[in-house]
Amino acid sequence: MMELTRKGEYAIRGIVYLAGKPLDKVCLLSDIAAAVDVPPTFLAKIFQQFSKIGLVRSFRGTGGGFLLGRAPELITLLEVVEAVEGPIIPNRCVCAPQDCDRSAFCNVHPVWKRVQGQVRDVLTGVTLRELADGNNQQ
Amino acid sequence: MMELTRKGEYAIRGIVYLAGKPLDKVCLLSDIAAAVDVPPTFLAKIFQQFSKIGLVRSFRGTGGGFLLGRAPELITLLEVVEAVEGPIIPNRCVCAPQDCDRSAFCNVHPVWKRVQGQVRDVLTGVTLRELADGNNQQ
DNA sequence: CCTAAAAAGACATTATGTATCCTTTTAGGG
DNA sequence: CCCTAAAAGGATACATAATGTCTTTTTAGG
Repeated sequence: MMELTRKGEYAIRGIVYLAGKPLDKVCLLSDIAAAVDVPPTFLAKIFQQFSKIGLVRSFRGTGGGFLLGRAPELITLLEVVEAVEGPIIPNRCVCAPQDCDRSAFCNVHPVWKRVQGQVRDVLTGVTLRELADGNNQQ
Repeated sequence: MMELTRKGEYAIRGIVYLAGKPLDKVCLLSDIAAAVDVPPTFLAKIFQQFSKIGLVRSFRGTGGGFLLGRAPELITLLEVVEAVEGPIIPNRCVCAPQDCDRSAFCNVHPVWKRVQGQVRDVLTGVTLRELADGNNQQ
């Protein structure tokens, strides 16, 4: 359980690749996809999501492509993951206790809260800078 | 992401209910299902899985039913969750690095390892005793 | 205009989750 | 030795989500 989907995996690969490039280097989606071995059409959807929330910036037309929306040390892995996978929610009751008519007598709830906190803490503690370093083929 | 399935949720409800009963009290599946508001046929499948690994013991025929395989303070939430959801695997590469031809230059791998460890730690730290207490209608 | 490239939307396929039903096995009781 | 109770096991059905692909539209440069 708790498994990252392909989409999440691909998203990380793609944006980490970008983070390994100079901040002002505009990259073609097709190049990124080839470099990180992800279906280009799928990666396109992922980068559209990134673009909407500003994780990357996009330019259309000739000479267009993508670059990172912020410096890689300012983007956490949590942001990347949640951008495509949605929030970290070990159990429904964590985000919508009101929907769970059992929460009044449910001792499990606080456990899932703790799990959520731990996972978020780990992912918040990692930036794209760290992930790109030592991984940088330029 | 990382969401528990219904199956996992139902599994916890069911076995926590058992944990709230006297250790030698044989409970009918139909009673458990009704008490924790889970489809009986579905809960049956779940308890079959529990039974196979000894988390619960089952008795067939008249007077049959289920009881806990061990004292509730000796069963962790991790065991229960993994019994029905499989192992905690934030990413494939965590369990099968050899399958991931990227692991040689993948800095994300150790992060998922850390996530896995944190989640397992939290779930290992909770026993059915604690979950059943204050939850015990006898 | 013409071409390059991303954005947007529709669609297809497969896998997983969420069950239900039916038959078989096991056990107790008369 | 049946008869009934109850779990075990297997097959099936349905819904939802994951994993892509394809086509059209928008935007921008030359």
